Amino acid sequence: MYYTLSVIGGRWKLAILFHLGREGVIRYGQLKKLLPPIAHRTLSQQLKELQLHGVISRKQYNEMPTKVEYSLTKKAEKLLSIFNLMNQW
Amino acid sequence: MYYTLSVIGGRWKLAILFHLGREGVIRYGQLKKLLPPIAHRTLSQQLKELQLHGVISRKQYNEMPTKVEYSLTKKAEKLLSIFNLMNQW
DNA sequence: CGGCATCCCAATCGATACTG
DNA sequence: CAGTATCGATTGGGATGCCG
Repeated sequence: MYYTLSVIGGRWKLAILFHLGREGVIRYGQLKKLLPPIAHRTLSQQLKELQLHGVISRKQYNEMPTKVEYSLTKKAEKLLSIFNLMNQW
Repeated sequence: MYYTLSVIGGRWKLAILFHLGREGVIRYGQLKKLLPPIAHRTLSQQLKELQLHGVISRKQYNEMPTKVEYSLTKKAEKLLSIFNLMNQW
C-alpha cells in the first residue's frame, strides 16, 4: 500500500505509465512530446525511478542518433486495474 | 486519476484513512497515538486537507477539555477497494 | 485537548548546459 | 537523440510555542 504509493506517487509517474499503457512501446522523444511541459531532466529521472521499481523496461539501440524505447513490464500491467478504479472515483 | 493521487498522496494520508476505516470514529489524540512519530502540526494539517477533499468528517464537542472526532465519509469508503488492490500488488 | 502561527530544513522538480 | 551535472525555486512537513 505504501509501497504502491512510493512507486506511482511522483509528480509524473501516473502520466508516464498511462501513456506507456496506451502506446505500448514508445521512444523517449515521443513520450516527451506527450507530456509537456515536463523538463528533460525530470523525465529522465522519473523513467529511471520507474525502471528501478521494475515497472517499465528500457531498450537501447546503439545507433546514431541514439534511440531508446520504453514499455511497461508485466508487473506494471497489474497496476492498470488500480488506475481504472481511480478514474471512476 | 490525478485527482485521486492528489487526495491520498500525502505522506500520512493513507495511514490516516486506513486507521479511520478500521476504527470508525476516532478522536484526534487517539489517532495521534496510532501514528507515531507524526508531528502534531502535520497531523492537523493532513486532517484538514482530507476534510477539504471531503473524505473525512470532523465533529467537535464544545466541552472542556476539547474533544474532536473524525470519521470517514461515504466518499472515502469507495476508496477502500483501491486500497485493497494496492495491498495485493 | 486540539488548532494555528512561525520558523526552518530537506526533498523534489525545473532551467540550462555539456556529453557521446 | 538521450543522459547527466549543476544550480536555483518551490514545497512538504517537522519543531516549537501560543491560544481558547
